[in-house]
Amino acid sequence: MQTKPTTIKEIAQILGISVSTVSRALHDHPSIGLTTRAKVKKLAGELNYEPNQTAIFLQKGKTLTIGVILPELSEAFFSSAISAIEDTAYKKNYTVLLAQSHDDEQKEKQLVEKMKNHRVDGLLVSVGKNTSSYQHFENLKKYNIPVVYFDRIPAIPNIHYVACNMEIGTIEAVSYLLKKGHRAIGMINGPQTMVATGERKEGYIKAMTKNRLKYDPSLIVSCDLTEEGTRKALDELLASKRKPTAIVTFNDYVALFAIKHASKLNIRINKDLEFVSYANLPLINYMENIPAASVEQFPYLQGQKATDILMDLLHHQGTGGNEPSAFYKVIIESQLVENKK
Amino acid sequence: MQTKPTTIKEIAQILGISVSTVSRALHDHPSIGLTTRAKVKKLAGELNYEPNQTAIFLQKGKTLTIGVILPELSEAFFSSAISAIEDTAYKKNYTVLLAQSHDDEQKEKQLVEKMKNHRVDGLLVSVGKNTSSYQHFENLKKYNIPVVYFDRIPAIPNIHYVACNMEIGTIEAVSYLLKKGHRAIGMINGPQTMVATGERKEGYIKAMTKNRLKYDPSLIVSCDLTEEGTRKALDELLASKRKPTAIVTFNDYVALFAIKHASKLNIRINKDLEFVSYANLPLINYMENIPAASVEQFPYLQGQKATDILMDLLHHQGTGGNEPSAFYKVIIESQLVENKK
DNA sequence: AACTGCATTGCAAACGTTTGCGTGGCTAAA
DNA sequence: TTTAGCCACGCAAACGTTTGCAATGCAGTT
Repeated sequence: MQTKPTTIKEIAQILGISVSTVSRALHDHPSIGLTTRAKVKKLAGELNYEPNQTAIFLQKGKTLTIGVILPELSEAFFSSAISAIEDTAYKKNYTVLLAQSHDDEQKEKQLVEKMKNHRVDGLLVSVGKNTSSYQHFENLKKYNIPVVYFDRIPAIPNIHYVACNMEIGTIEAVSYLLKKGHRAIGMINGPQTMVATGERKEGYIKAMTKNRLKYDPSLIVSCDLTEEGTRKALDELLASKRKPTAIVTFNDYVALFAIKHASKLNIRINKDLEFVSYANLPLINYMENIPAASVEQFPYLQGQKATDILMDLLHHQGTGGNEPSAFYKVIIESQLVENKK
Repeated sequence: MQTKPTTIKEIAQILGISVSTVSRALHDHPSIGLTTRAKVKKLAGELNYEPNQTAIFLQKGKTLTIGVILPELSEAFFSSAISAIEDTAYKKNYTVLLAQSHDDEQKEKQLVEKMKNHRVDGLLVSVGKNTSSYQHFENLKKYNIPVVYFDRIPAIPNIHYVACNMEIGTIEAVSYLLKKGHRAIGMINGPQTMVATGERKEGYIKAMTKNRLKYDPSLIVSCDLTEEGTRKALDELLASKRKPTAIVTFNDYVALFAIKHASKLNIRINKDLEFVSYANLPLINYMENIPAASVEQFPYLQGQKATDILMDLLHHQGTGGNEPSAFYKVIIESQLVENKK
């Protein structure tokens, strides 16, 4: 029962020819006669021969495998991205080695080592929240293992990345609300430490100045993204002198927390108080009370682009360019989409 | 810049000793003197030596890698499962090779081949909806590659699997509603073709007979799981002679579609009409109108158990047992959880 | 008849490791 | 002084494949 996989060697022995001939025959090497080529292929088919990739990997120094390290597989954003990555890699005949860091820098480092040992050809990374040093990734450069960062990218020069800029989307979001007649627009933003928080704030301010309205700092409150924190933030906004008639929330979780809370306060969603959020949950289609519009961050697209870049890097390396111009920096512009209900 | 990774051979050369000695030294083989052992380790550290796994794989015939094939990575259920799989595998020092079939039998077959070529030590599979033959999986037995199926399991004998039985959960769900005083309990079930549909129906009937109530077939309607289909199903139920005061829905999507529709009909959710569903979305905490209770299917636990089983198989193989008793058949009982609001 | 050239094929090294077995030197027992 | 025994290490094969180069045979050319 325990059949060992057929090897090239066995085929050679049966046919009374050398392994090199078999190898070449299977690869349609021109220097092999058609008759032997046919014989070899026939027998290979009968014996159900499948090349042993591990041997090929060793021989070629390439594994046709890319590593993916991201914080949390079960997050909707990342599961969508990994889905894209797998799809894209598959098309190019690459396989995906997967690992999650759980936002733990230590584990992230270990994973990088593991990926290196597995001799992945390249790496796709979305860095953890708490990661402060990127040396473990940068070390890979020495081994000629290209790294492409996506979504959560480190703030260091000379890297390849694809990310989504929240500023444009935010401008669109605020403009959308302004066009609808809102003048007091609140924002429940994230923690000050996150770049994403800054981008949102910038977008907000730009949208206001662009429309010649003055920016009221008290209308932007930050929160810790928890339900409790969101409630407090909303209360704070509602208690402000200029009570907002619309609110931009940091993400869908915050939006839903806020909507839930507002409902309890007998505020009519999107009538008394209009919501716009940043899409990170696929649930919009299933609910009654949802933000009127969402800023889309295109996780699938990000995963796809990042993989494309990595593929490109893998097929054109050797040029060994290290000049800054040789680095891919793809920014996907976030985009406001109105939610149909 | 393009540093080649250090090899055992280089270490041997520098130290003027043989590769075998280096190899053994690094593995703390007792037959190596402490002084050489120390020297080797020191130099290995300095040169940042990392073993080349592909070489080890080839040598050992084991890859410390498990393949995972599932239908759709971006589905919440599966992304939760894969998260568990990765976590569990990581603890045992295994790596995860990931692929999605998109419910395409043809692609599924190709993926199995690919996994085989990559010489994964074992495989974790949740089969596609349309998969009719399981030969491509069963073939792996010949190569001594164990396969553990989870969640969506094929109806064939002599396989290892872990799945979640919906019957118990359904009985609990119906009993829960009965206890709350409901007598006319509707069910929006899935397509007749799915096993899951059958399990739900069975549970429903058992719960009724257990409580000495008679089962009214007109209260169970099947739907195609789309929004449109759900609306029709709900309308049908509401138009029935015995208008139900509670409804069990096939899954969260269906539940939310139904709730949305019911809301439009000015039916008060969980008052005029109480809902119970099967959990497959993580959104319950973020919404206002949600089912009163959900039947939990434990995707994380399923992934974990399946991986544990595979690990066990990998470490105790060679016993080569083929007797039915040697097959793991783990049924996780679904369980009703009340949703806090 | 000798030579050139091409079409086929084989040899052997290489990729980086692990591991069974052999071998040298040394210590301690006889 | 011999010998048994152990310690520490080296040799070489093996894992399955690819590939540069050499070798063979044969037809065609001069």
